[in-house]
Amino acid sequence: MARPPTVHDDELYDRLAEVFRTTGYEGASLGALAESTGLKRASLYHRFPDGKAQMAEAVLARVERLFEDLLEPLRTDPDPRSGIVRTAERISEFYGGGLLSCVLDTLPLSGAPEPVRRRAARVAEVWISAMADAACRAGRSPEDAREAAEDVFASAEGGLVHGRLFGDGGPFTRALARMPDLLLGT
Amino acid sequence: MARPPTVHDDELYDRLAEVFRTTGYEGASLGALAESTGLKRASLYHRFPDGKAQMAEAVLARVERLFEDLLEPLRTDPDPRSGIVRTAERISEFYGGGLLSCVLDTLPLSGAPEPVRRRAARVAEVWISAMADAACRAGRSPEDAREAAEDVFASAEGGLVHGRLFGDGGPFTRALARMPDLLLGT
DNA sequence: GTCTATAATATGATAGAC
DNA sequence: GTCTATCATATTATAGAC
Repeated sequence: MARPPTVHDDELYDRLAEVFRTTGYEGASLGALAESTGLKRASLYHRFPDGKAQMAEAVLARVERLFEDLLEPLRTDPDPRSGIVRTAERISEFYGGGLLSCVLDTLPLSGAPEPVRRRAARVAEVWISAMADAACRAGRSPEDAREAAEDVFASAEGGLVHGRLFGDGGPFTRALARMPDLLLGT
Repeated sequence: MARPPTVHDDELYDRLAEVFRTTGYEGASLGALAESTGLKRASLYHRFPDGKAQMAEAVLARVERLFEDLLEPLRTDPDPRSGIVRTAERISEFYGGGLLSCVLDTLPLSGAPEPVRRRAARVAEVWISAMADAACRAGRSPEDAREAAEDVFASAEGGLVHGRLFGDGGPFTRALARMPDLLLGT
């Protein structure tokens, strides 16, 4: 039977994510992925028989699990604003204050197989729907909550684009600072 | 002496841009660039002796010229709000209502040569500073104007990330709809 | 589970015919 | 200015030793 995920595996996924994050799907060569992980190319194929596509999907599955941790306050805090603020802090840390690229931006470029693109969309949907649910619970209409959540997602992702271009996480940080008011509609 | 830019050249740049836009720098192979333009790889090297990096820079130079047209109302309309609204309309059309990727997002991924990355940042700076200037002329402080302009840039670029993931330009469209109020501080 | 070796193909780039 | 032909290297992927 399959071995459960270990810390060792998660470290491997994080090394792979680093390459996919910064170079996109097609830009992430097997050589770069091997160098980043310290494994030889043939060893990567042992872990991921379907090659790069399977690696990308494993990375997205890992990111989805990480996001569940980031979103935990948003999902469970009895005080909506407090939950939003705490999740925003975790997201800011996760993205290095706005200076790291996001796989949800760079992985679904043309060249990525359709399953990879769908999986990336699913991870983004987890993030967005968690924000929309929180806004709903705080009293907003489902339509307003969904729009606000999408807008928060977009301003955060765009903040990361700005961070990559200019090495300045200001817009990303301000997007997260606006997250409570945007979701709560205040 | 050098031949001035022609419509023919601009069409070539647009075909190249299409590939860089959707696949990033490393993902844009010479084969894909040749197929998109209808030229053979050797013919591309005749036009761009320095290869892919020179093509990417030519594409960014073309985008910068296109942006000057998009930004013209913002720069010249005596009524600030009217100028912002008209530029927002042009930007929306330029990005296919939020369903097209942006070279400023996809081109500066890791793997792109430093001159390409710098040129992309310069084009983004043209856009942002034009918005900041307009906000300034409308009476906002330079600091507020700059922050607002960066935030508009980020929410628009993030809207395009959302569009690529979900095929939904809603966040992009809303970002441009907020552009007047965000820049004018109303 | 990781490695070396290998093979087929793709890629970036150049030379030279037309 | 575009093409065919070519080349060195990189890339994806597999086979098999340890």
